[in-house]
Amino acid sequence: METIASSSAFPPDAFAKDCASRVVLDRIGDRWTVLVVGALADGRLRFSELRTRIEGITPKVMTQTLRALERDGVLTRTVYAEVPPRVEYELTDLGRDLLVPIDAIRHWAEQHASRIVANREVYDR
Amino acid sequence: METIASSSAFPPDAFAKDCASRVVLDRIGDRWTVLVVGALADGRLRFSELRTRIEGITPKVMTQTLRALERDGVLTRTVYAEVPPRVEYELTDLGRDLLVPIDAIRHWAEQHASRIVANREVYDR
DNA sequence: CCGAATCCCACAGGATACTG
DNA sequence: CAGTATCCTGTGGGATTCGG
Repeated sequence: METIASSSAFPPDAFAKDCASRVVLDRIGDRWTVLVVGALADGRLRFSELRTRIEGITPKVMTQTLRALERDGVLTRTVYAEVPPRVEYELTDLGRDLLVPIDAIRHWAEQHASRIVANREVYDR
Repeated sequence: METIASSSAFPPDAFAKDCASRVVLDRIGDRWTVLVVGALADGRLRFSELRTRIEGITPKVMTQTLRALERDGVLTRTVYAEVPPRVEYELTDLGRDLLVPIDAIRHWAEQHASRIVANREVYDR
């Protein structure tokens, strides 16, 4: 009953090794995707606006993350031929769809952070 | 629900660099947490049962992931003094709570995997 | 202002073998 | 059965500098 690469007859199964959904989980499972997508929740933002909202991210990693998400079709990158240059990023329909579970994760993290930190201190004894 | 890093007047903010919720996102953002927690959705499982459900994970990484989640208070580890040994893992209340957003992520991944793979192929041209 | 280009490295995590 | 114990590699991601 195992599925290989999600042939159309079987439902995709992230527990299966070669299922395509694994690569999607890998993308969400990087340090910044959740924050970048979350930051774009309210609408399009410029590169520098994203950087100020997301504290601690370096420009290089910012670019990497944005390119990866653009590649996946989660957001669009629009360059305006102006001086000084302006580049705006905006979620696609797919991206806004992703926003729902991602917001859920972020809210969960924010709500339970203190409890988890406390749990760790107890455990480390 | 109060946060630790920020004063109680402010809501926890995952976008802020030093907010505790960052560490929680870091934990979710590893390759296996989503799958391990998801696998325990239906109840307690033994080490070997987890390994067969989650294809591709090595015993060492399995142990690492389980210990980290135990430390966070997401699951419990119960050792039975038997021969052969038996160890069972079960979600805590916190873990079952985490299950909700995690399931959402996994379902999203499974639903949109094929589309994202297609997007990538288009982009890589 | 928006990145591209380099350099660098800690460390997650894979492979393999062994043990109480 | 349920893990350790080693060894090793890829790469995510940080710091810094440069360019259009």
